[in-house]
Amino acid sequence: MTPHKEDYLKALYELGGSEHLVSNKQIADLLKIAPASVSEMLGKMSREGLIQYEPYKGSRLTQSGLQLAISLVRGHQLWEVFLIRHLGYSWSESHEDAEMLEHITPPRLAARLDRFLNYPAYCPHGNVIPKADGQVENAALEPLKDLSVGEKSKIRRVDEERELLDYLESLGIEIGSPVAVLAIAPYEGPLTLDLDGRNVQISYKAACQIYVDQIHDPDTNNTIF
Amino acid sequence: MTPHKEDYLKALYELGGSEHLVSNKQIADLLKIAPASVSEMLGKMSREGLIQYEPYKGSRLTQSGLQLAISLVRGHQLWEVFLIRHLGYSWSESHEDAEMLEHITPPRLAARLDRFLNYPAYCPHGNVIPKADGQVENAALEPLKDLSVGEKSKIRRVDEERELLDYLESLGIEIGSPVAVLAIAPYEGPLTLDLDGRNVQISYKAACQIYVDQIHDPDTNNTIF
DNA sequence: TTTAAAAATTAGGTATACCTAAAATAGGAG
DNA sequence: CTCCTATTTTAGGTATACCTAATTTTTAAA
Repeated sequence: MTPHKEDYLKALYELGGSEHLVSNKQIADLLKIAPASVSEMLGKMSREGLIQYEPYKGSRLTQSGLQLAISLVRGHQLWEVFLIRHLGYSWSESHEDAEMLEHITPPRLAARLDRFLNYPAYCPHGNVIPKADGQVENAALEPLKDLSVGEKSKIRRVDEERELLDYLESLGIEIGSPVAVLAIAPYEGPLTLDLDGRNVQISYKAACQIYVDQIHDPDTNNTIF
Repeated sequence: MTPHKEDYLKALYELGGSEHLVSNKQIADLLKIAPASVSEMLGKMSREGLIQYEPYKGSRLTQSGLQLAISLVRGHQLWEVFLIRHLGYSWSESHEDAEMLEHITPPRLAARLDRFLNYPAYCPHGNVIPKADGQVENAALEPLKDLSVGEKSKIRRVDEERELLDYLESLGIEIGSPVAVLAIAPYEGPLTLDLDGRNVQISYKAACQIYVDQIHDPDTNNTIF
């Protein structure tokens, strides 16, 4: 395992490679690497049994590749909790440094860090932290942009991207905050929110990368739509 | 900076490259790399201004190389303190994992870790932890093997080598323990110690890698010898 | 169903960092 | 001061992981 291959595994995992085929282009875009290099690396990883690779179609994680990807994510999230809780990091800073630390976090270290942090269930950005055995249970969430005006919910997760994180932190948006949409401007215009009593405007783009509890129909208890 | 170059910098530092020329062979032996590869890498590092390289003679750290080496050592020691104090690592385990963590510890992270740990002066093995500005003040120590029978001292530092650390930990040897030599068997035989009241035998080899306070002549206050 | 655009692969090239084997240099013993 | 051994360097080769440019395959539109 090299840090490079680990990056490919994580990319594949984040692009849904545990469930369906992922195109080379998606990986190339995410990792900012030339498509030719991706083909080459995927061929190698396929020979190593980390992925299932169908040339010209795409690739998906094998069982062993998935295990590795999950343990990387686990390391990443645990470090984020540590950096924010104990070292005073910001959202974006913690993501940056965890991106490096995850590559040198063998299971022993992850296990001890997990215990030290008292087995956190979520990372500071709201992602579920996989357990040591690779178990992940994801809550059903929907993007804030899909909330209708007037609906109340709670902020549960935000995408881990440096610029977004800095933007959200500057707006004082936090995981767990109660939120309601007061207005949605047309043509991908900004959303006006009631954020725990405060009046806040956020861009449409940000509203696509913030996730909230799904609203349930109180009568049927089924998801609306 | 690559982890590889960082290893060379650290090796050079540990071999005294901040004070005098270090031979390629010493570096090759320490890093377990072929001498030819060392020549090649040192050439490159010299061109980058990290070291002063005199072909066939040896090399020493430049000011900038020394700074980098010291910040690596600083990261290493800080992580050791964290791993032992908060994650329940053993002496040898902490050294192992710190060896990897040091390579991804930019000054920002080191500074925050330092604060979290309350600015420790020593690593768990007794090494002085360099300050953020690169300042290091080393106490005058002597190897335990040079203590005469009957002399009393305190254990201050041990070399960071996996096998040694496991051996010493199994013997219950700790930094700060009062120690006196009860007997020294001839021909590099074992030493019998009074270790804080307990009777302990250690190998001569180990006694070369354990360092204690220098004993001073009470009249002149000068170092004996 | 042909065709054009998009995506993927292959071919050929770069840089890093290692290796072994052969040649060059240095330093101490006689 | 020469010679022998240590050490060091050079030469040539490997593997990783990236690149660009050219070719092939796929997909979707006319």
